[in-house]
Amino acid sequence: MLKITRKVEYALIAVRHLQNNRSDRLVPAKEIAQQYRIPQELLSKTLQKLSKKQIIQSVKGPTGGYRFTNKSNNVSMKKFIEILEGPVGLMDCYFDSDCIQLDSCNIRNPINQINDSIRSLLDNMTLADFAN
Amino acid sequence: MLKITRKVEYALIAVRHLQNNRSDRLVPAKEIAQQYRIPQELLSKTLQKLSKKQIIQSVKGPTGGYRFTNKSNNVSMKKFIEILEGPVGLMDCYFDSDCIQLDSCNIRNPINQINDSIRSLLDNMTLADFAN
DNA sequence: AATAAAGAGGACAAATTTAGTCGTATTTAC
DNA sequence: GTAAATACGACTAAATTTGTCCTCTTTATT
Repeated sequence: MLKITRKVEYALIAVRHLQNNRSDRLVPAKEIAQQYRIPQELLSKTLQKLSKKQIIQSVKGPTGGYRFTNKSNNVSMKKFIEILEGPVGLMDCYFDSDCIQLDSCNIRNPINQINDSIRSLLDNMTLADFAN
Repeated sequence: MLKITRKVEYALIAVRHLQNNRSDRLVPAKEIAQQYRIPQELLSKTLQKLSKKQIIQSVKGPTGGYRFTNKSNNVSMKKFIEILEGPVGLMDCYFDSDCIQLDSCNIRNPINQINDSIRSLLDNMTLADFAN
């Protein structure tokens, strides 16, 4: 409960690795997968998503790989997570509204308060904070 | 991701229902299940857990049921959730320490910071807050 | 005493979600 | 041309969550 998924975990490991890799060297997914014992295909796919959203840069071909771009330092944890997993919310009804409870639901408001707190917490933390 | 489980959701609905039920009337699980369209056995089992930990009071026999006790008003959301689902943590390594990464893990510290924030957020919110 | 309605709880089954694999295409340095 | 890398969709496996079933105990009522 309230767990982060592996996809996010792997992505964070990879991003932090890229951040620490001064010199803008291109790092292939394979290298990261081996170093941290992460299934390579899975890691690749999450990195592809990040690259598609321009959180990291990718270069194809041999000698290719990934690179963290400094302008992503102010990307929030919320955005990062949502790229990989979709909206962060304790209950689906925070976004969807097709719930059989409808108005008889007595916990929507209080839950949404907690939700907002967690979301703003994640929104106020950036990838730069994460690097420390 | 970061979702609350149904067990917790159902338990919160039930607790809030009991809180609003002034007069200390005993409310059977069946009644709550029907009113909010929750599978009865499932609701029963979560209420049993809460009763075992004395968050709510239970009385057996016909005319029996559950009752919210005012002294539980200052039970924190964290405790409540942990009774039903175990420890709140974004990653298992917050509690367990059998991770193949061991010291090569580069995200444990930053993740644990977020963890602590979320935990203290949930710890500072009580069932009384929830009633509003 | 018998019955019925409630909680208590274990074992199991179904459904959903998450994690991981495989295959193929594309790009590009050498 | 080959090999090493990204890109991406389809599929399978594993794990977790959700829900059901069955039996037992307690106790108010008749």
